[in-house]
Amino acid sequence: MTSVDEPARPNGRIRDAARTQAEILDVATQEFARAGYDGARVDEIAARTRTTKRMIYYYFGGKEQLFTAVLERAYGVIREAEQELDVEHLDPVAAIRRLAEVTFDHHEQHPDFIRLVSIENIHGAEHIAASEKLGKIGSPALDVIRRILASGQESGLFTADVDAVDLHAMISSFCFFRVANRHTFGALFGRDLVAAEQREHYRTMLGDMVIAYLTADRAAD
Amino acid sequence: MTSVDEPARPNGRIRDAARTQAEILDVATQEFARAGYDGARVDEIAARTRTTKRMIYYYFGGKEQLFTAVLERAYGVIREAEQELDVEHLDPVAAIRRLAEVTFDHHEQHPDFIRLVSIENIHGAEHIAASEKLGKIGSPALDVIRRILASGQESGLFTADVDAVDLHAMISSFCFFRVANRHTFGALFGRDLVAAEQREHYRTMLGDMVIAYLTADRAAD
Amino acid sequence: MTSVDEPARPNGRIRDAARTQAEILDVATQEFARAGYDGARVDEIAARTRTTKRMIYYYFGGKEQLFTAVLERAYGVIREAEQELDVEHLDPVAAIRRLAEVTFDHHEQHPDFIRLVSIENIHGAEHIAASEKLGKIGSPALDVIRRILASGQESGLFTADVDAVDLHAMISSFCFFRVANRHTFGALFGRDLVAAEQREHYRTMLGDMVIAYLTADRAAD
Amino acid sequence: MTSVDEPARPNGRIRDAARTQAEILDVATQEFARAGYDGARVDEIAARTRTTKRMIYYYFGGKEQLFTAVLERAYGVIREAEQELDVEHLDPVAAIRRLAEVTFDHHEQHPDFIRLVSIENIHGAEHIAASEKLGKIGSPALDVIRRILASGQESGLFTADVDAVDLHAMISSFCFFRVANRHTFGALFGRDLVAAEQREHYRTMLGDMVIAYLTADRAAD
DNA sequence: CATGAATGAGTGTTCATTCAT
DNA sequence: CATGAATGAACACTCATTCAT
Repeated sequence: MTSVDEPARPNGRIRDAARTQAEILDVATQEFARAGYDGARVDEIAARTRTTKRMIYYYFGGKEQLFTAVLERAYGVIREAEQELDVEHLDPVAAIRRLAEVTFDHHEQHPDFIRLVSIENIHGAEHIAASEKLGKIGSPALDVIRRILASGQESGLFTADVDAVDLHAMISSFCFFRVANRHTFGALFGRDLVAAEQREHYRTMLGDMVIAYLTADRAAD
Repeated sequence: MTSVDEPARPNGRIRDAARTQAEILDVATQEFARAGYDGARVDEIAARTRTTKRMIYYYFGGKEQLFTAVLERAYGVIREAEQELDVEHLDPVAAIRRLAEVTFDHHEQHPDFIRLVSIENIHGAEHIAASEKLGKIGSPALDVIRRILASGQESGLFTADVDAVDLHAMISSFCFFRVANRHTFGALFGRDLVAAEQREHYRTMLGDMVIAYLTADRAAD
Repeated sequence: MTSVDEPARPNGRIRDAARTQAEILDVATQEFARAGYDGARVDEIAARTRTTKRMIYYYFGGKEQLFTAVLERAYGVIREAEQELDVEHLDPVAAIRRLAEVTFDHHEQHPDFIRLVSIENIHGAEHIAASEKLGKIGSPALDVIRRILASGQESGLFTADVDAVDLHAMISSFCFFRVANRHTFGALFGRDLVAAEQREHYRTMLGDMVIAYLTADRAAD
Repeated sequence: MTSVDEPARPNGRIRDAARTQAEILDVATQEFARAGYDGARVDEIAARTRTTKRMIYYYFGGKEQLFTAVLERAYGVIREAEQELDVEHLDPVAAIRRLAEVTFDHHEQHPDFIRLVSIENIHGAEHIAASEKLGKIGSPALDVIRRILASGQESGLFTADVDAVDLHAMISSFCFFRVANRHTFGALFGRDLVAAEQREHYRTMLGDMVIAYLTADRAAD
């Protein structure tokens, strides 16, 4: 069982167990993202793994719990990435644009995660609700936004009356839609929202939009 | 069987056929929106109809074609609503805000449609691609946007360099995300994006965002 | 309904009915021969006809009766062909060889008929048994064989103690097997029994076999 | 569950699996022979078995593969019987007559096999073609025939210019037809080719025919 | 800790046939 | 004489899951 390129050791099996679980999660992520919750096949996931279907039940309990575990890990990866955000040395405008761009890039780089979130929404977020790890977990990005917003509003640069959650929703909307709805949008309007040659265009557009919204001249209001 | 507001006639069954098909589409729309494509059950759709499962196959051919028919009708409803847009008597700023609000309202009022579109994206928009009715169908709203944009850009009011499709994507993103992702967003951040008491807040926020983007002072650029 | 290249007449519709029935029988013959009784599809037969499925039921009553009608017509065609046998001016040996060759050719030329007979045997000949037209119908060829045999036996040329029915079975066996079992025989032994370049070989072989059997020197018996 | 004539053991279930598969094949053989490929019902096969329909799919994959497995086993039985042929101590004439009789008896004793072969021919031998076990499998009988023929031709006893495959076809034709077409032949001519009291008559007739063909005086040719 | 064999309940689909006119 | 619309019953097949060791 222990692979040749690593020394045997007392807890080798435990490591194998963790590795097997990780492998199952990898494959399950792809399969759920590919076909949706009901479209995914436990048989197919097992077949693409070095273990057997029985192990999926042994480690995770069932299809539902497996999907929850997939979601938990996917959200964990996002959190880790967000924790590495380092924008607070910038002025508020630059910081918010940078944050938007990082969010934009992250969505583009993780289409499977986007699909999983869409799928979870189709099912009313019941797996998140049932998960101890995911309930009202918030997001590291939110704290960053909060601090940038406070700074910008204090200085009078930001005129908009938004809180961090709303701004996060605004930024996420654009990033999420571009990836999640690219197929229907492309089929209906003939425009590929994730075409590489348009990436900079949309990245800039997002930043412009957020900055314009935050800094708009509201004297007339 | 013949309803009271129409005269009885020899081929009354034809009317029944249309009505039965409409009933199947109604139920199928709900079932697909509720459970996704693979989660939906043809048996369940039939059970909630006055006809039998056999008739679904007789009228539509199969589950896949039924889903396509559901999508076609749902998009048709959107088109009809968009064709009634009457904003061109307004000045460009008011017109674009009005358009955004109508889009906003429409998304809120048709959560099933939003879910169907999410589901179709999970499946790579393959049903739209296969549909003769839906391929590159465009959208009446697009023409409206095009005209407003032209007018606003001509008068110098709109400074942004966007075309109609991109602006449509920007508006749709926010409206779509708010409804489609409300479950995960609510579960994660504890905020209900579609709570009635927040509707005006988000409706205004969308309008502000779009207007700010279009009219931002770009002298510094 | 009446085709343009024939004059309208009082009983034109009756003729059309007969023509429609003949067309249905043509298509049904192909379809039953192609796929077997249970494999044949009433829908498919109707689709390849200028009329509708309903007409099949109108004219024939059902799938079972349609198959019976197909069999009846197919056997009728064979009978007609056999009635044109003209071998009695030949000497017994030449006559029997000629008869064998005609039977051989007929089987080769009517593979669909062979298939129908195989299919009917799979079903225990129940349709023939139920048919008024086909029960113990015999065969014109049988009378011919009977006369040739009598003549050959009388003259001492034919030494074998067979009756016409047995000889008919012997000849038919070879002709029928060659066509009916060509697929399994070919797949198993790599030899195509109906290959054109082997036709003469097998035709001669059949004649030789029958003649040898009938004229064998039985002194030692 | 464990039968009395074998010791109980840990993996007794494996033996059960083999037994269950054999039972399914037994019942499937009967059902396919009774009703043809399309006429056979997987439900019916399952109902007459101690297991469930699900197991048929578990063990065989589907109806088509089950039919192929039935064919493979049936041909296997034939091969085994043919391998026990022991005729080479006889002189060529006696040997060939013995071989014909064994073939005759075998066909009579296995009417289900005959039906399966007829059914497979209706379907163009596609299952044999798809089977790794059955493609160009040949037949042990063929080797026996080959050796008898060589011996008989060398000694001048056999005058006919046939090879083993053709002679096999000739013998099989008669044996196969007698069983396969007994229903239509009986219904049409009123003679039961497989009636017990006629068996010797036909058995002798077959031998006489083959011997006469092989040893006919061809001086006049 | 690990697993190959087995399975109940249901899944989408198709069939020959008949109804109403 | 003719027919488009409708249908009950059954069809082959698949699913997530658990048993026995």
